Amino acid sequence: MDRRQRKTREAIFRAFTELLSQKPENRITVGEIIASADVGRATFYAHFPTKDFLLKELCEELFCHIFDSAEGVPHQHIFHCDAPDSVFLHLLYHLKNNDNQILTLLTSQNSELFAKYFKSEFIHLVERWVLSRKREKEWRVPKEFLVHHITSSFVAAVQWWSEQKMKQSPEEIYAYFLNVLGIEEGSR
Amino acid sequence: MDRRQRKTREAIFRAFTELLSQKPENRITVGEIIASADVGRATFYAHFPTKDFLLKELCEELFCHIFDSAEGVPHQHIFHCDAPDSVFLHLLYHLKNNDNQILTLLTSQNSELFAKYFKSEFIHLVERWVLSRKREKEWRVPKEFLVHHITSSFVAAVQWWSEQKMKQSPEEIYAYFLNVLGIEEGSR
DNA sequence: TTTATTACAGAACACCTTGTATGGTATTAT
DNA sequence: ATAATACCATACAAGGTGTTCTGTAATAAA
Repeated sequence: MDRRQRKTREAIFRAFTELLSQKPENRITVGEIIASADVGRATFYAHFPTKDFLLKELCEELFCHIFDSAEGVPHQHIFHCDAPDSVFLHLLYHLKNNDNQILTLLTSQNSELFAKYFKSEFIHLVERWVLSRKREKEWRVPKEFLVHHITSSFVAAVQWWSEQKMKQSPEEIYAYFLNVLGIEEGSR
Repeated sequence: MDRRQRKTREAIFRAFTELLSQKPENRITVGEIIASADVGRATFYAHFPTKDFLLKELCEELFCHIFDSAEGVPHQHIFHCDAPDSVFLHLLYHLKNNDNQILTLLTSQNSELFAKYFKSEFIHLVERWVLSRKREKEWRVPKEFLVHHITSSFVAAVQWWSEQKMKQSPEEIYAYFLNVLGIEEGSR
């Protein structure tokens, strides 16, 4: 991809992220974005057909990265990634680092917006985790219900955590999470 | 309140609710609302200063009713309300009835929007429920975390339920809910 | 290095949406 | 009957959206 393209794309993402951390999405105008990103109006629309699409692309970029890393998919920063083994704890570490701006956005006035995207990506990971962990016979509720529940619970835990300004360590949150889920420690 | 006022207010709510069940909130214009409600433009703005405010009022009207009923606060339809005693099961009954349009909205493309409002009202109820049910010493996680978790879990359960077209009975969902929360039956 | 391609800025634009203001009419309360 | 007020229709300015144009600079390919 052309270096110019990459730069403007990045500039737009950065500007939009910054604005999203300040005000609700529906009160952000394309005019503000391009002013903050310092690109021309036509340029913006050459990259993104609409503001909704920009949001979608941003989320995909953000979540794709963090979930790939959680699943051990090789990626750029694997060299200095020493987060622990459990998928959930691993994610909490990444979030605490705030590599990307996920936590900021998950706690902004647009939290629900991102919670939706976060869940829709995260649920696949949880599904695999559940399948690898228990026999179907042991479940006392439908698998889909359980997966949905765990997914929501994790996102809720993360939101609560960042509302607390992340006073707690990832391990503490992980322990809380396992506790309310009624799961014993030690499994990945 | 003037009958004319009540009628237009109702018409606007109805039109807005209908539109919300069809498309995302940010793509609904005031023009569409007043066309559907069949009221003049100036009239709309005499009632609601902005679309955001209309949404807020709608949510308050909707949730106030159902939560009051869940807490046993006397209200209009108490005469024919034979929903059971447990707060949660009681709510599920009301939702299944779909007295108001809460379930429709909680499953629409605007689900997160309503989930936010729903949670923010529901959390107070959960807080009281938790306090009345367990001693603080028994908690192995902070009270706020627990309350937040239960609130999110209930909303998640309701969303899952309506995504399943409410095939299950309120009792079944209630049982699932208690199960994943690790709670024994029998308490209100 | 030269050439062709492509992304860009800036400006102008038609269109839509918002929120306000006007004057006249019908409903309501007194 | 009368005063108050909620209503409609219309018009309007201000601002946002998405497109189109021209000229220029960065990039890739020869």
